[in-house]
Amino acid sequence: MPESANTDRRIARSKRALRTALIELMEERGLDNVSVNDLCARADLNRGTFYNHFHDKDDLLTTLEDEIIADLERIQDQMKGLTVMDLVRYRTRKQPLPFLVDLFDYLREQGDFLHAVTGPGGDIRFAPRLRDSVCANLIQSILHERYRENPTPFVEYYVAFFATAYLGVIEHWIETGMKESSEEMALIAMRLFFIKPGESITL
Amino acid sequence: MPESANTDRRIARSKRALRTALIELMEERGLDNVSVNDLCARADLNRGTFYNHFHDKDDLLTTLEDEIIADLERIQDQMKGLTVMDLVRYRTRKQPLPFLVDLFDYLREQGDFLHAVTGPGGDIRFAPRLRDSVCANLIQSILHERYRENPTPFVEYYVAFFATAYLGVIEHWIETGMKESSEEMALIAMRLFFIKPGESITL
DNA sequence: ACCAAAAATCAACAACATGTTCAATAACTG
DNA sequence: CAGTTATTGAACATGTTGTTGATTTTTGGT
Repeated sequence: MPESANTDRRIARSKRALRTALIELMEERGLDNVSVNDLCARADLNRGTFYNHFHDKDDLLTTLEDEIIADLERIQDQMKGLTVMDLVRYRTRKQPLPFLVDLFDYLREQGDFLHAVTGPGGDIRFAPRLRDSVCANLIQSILHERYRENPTPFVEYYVAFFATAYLGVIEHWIETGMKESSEEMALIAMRLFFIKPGESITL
Repeated sequence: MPESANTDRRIARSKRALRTALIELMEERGLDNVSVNDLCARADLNRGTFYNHFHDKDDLLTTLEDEIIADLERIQDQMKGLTVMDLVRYRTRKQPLPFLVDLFDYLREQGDFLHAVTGPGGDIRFAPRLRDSVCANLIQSILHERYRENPTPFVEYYVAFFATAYLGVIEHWIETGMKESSEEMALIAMRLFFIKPGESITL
């Protein structure tokens, strides 16, 4: 399998049109005010064509989501073996972690879909997947070995706290139009790693 | 207005039935696989009765959400004037902040609705409202006066980071069945206030 | 206990969405 | 170019939506 199983141009064109139609309509009306009819009208496709490729609206949506999650898992692999000490080294030199730059680069690449799917007209199931995919691994590296084995109730909340925190950073970046560069975001993420709420910000 | 404008028992009963029907069906099928028909069947009401009180499914949902947010704003008022020093004082005595206990008490009171609305079959618009209502104020108190005035880009991400972090704690508590008591949760929330990711947990 | 007011019920309605099928047409691959 | 395959357009039964009108039941106040 050299490239995707869909070598036919017509299929790729239809799926691409449905992708952008879904994004546009999610932004305009919200996911559950979008019908298969609407999607096909916007994509300029016959309704039968939709059902040729997807079972229903949710099938289209989750297919797109699955692609993103799969890509992210692939990027995550770069992070295997990263230690807190590495992070400290990069941080003191004010160098962004390459892995984080790649991550934000990819998120920007998918910016239009991510903005729609995490926004108020989006899909509630996606953000937890994004969190678990991106942030859970990250926190696992952070977490001291001691606590990784036998999680006390508090450790669970500790993980939820920081995993969701980084999800919030990503979502805020997406929501506000991704103004910062990937390098800037990497540095922000690294900087937040060394801060606690109960002390004033060190600039 | 001594009590709610709906003094009529029939109205209260209908709305109560629709509330629980909505919660049940959100858990079972997810919000957008629930029709007004389903709601009325489950609530054992005529469909006309639904339209007597609500314009559509979303109207019912947002009405319930608005009530919760309004209640939370009221609880938040207790926090006005709380300083970081107060927090330190309570923390060293291992006493839970009364305001936080009240907050978690109220969240438990609404546990069934919150579990449904923040879960995978819920409403994507609710969590941000919960975050802004509960956590934003909290972070504003934390944030040093210096940064409250002229927010640099980093301060924005700093706020997003911690506000979303506390949202994650609340959501994890709700999702896992609210096993911890309100006092325990208050202590966990306070403890997280003095931790940063880049250091091992102090038990 | 009664009565007037108000809510719930039942039936019917047009407009639209759904998922499927079919024959006909168009576009693509090798 | 020829065979394959996707797209189109039309039709279908089924279900949802929001509204309306007439009828029955429940309620709150006197």
